[in-house]
Amino acid sequence: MNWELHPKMNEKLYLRNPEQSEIGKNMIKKSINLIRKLGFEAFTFKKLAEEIPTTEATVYRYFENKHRLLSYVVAWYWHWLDYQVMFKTNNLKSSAEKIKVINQILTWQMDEEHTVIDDISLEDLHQIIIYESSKVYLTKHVTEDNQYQLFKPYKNLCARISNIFKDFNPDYPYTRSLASTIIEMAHFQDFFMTHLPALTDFAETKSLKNVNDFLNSLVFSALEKKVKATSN
Amino acid sequence: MNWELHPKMNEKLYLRNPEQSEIGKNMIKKSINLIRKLGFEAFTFKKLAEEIPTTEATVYRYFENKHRLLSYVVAWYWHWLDYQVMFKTNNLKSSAEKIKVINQILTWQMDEEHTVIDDISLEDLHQIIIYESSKVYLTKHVTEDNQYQLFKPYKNLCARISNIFKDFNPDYPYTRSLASTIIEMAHFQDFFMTHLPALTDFAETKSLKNVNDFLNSLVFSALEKKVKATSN
DNA sequence: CTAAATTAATAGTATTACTATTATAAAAGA
DNA sequence: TCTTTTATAATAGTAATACTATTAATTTAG
Repeated sequence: MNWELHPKMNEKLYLRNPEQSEIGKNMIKKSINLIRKLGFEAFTFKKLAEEIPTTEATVYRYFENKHRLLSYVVAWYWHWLDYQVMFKTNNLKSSAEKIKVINQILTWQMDEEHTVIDDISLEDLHQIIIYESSKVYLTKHVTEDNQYQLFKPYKNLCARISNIFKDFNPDYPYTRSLASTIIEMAHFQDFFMTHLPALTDFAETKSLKNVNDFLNSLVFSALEKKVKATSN
Repeated sequence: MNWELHPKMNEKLYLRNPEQSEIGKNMIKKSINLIRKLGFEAFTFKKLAEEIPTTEATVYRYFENKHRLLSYVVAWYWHWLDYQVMFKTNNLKSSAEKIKVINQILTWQMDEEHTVIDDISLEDLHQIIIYESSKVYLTKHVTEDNQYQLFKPYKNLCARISNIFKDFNPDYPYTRSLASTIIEMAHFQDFFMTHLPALTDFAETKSLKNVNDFLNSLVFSALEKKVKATSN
């Protein structure tokens, strides 16, 4: 069973829907390659236009500015990740199992079935999320962007994980904050492990398996605290 | 007892030491006001020069670019915070008490003695940390910056907190990652609570007291997991 | 087959980030 | 004291970036 290839993206994210033209689809694909390669700060519409190839003005007809393009790409990822979580936890019986699968997905420990979907490199996209995703909301215009519902896919993912936590322990009062914590930490600990190992305990191995273990330990100890008998 | 007003800042952070001239000190002060007001993206050396007032070129004689200036300001904050943690946990007997004080400091729950130090608005600085601090390392030049030791104050703080965790439970294997997690989450949960409340459990009250409670719960449940009898 | 609408390219402008050079003021040495 | 060196800031730029108004070309519709 495959993913429905074209998630319905929020219309505020673009000026023209990039899914509806060849040049638009290529724009998304090349954006992901280029943001990954240059980093978001050095990424420009001019460089993107050269890659496609087209003109700068054409890119501006699709996206208001490069921040909106990043928001689009990041929203696409959260959409995909939410679907992954939904699909892969769907048939599991215990919430403990579901939580373990979530942490596996977040730390990229799944078998490499995907890698490329809809002509988009998921490896590159994952790296973009690690490096750039928080820049999408850490702005002076968060509130406005939030009113346009640009962060809906992230909220949906957070709510889905939160509900599974609630299943595991209905008395735990911080399920949403714990969900956003593990999502953010899956990416931050990955980044720290690679670039600032002193901020982690994974300096030697530099393996995402360790981040997975850390997240499991964090979540289960938090959720099991006041509950006497639960699975692990 | 006051803080030694001039922390020794890493020399790679500046071209000229802003502490050693009036115009330099004013530059730091006005930078903090302006970055807080405009956000880092809209902040420019030209606007800063107008505020000081001086010329753009003069600002460039002190800092290579605006990212370095942000790095300076953020490093100053970590320095200050590390000192706060050191000073306020120094005389405490139990590590449990120390941890509680750390979470209070991180969530800005201390009595408002400080607010302004060395002519710098700590409130503004705290807000800059919340909005901008991760942008300091989320770049393509992290590794280079790290080689220059630009992140030392953050690492020091993380190491200090980590050691207190280790005191509390010598068997816990993730003290550093737990330390970086609570530092980051103190700021992220604050930001989420204010701007994206769906990602937290603090939508109604919007009080930092809740973030403090969440962090305490997270840390103590993690650290107490395998240890049978410890204080709370 | 023409008119309308869509789409992309051309050719700009304002702003930003940054620098080479010059001017001025302070300090040091004779 | 006076000159020379040094430190510091201002002037006046440039290259690149972000963005837009207008024109040209193509497609679609009646």
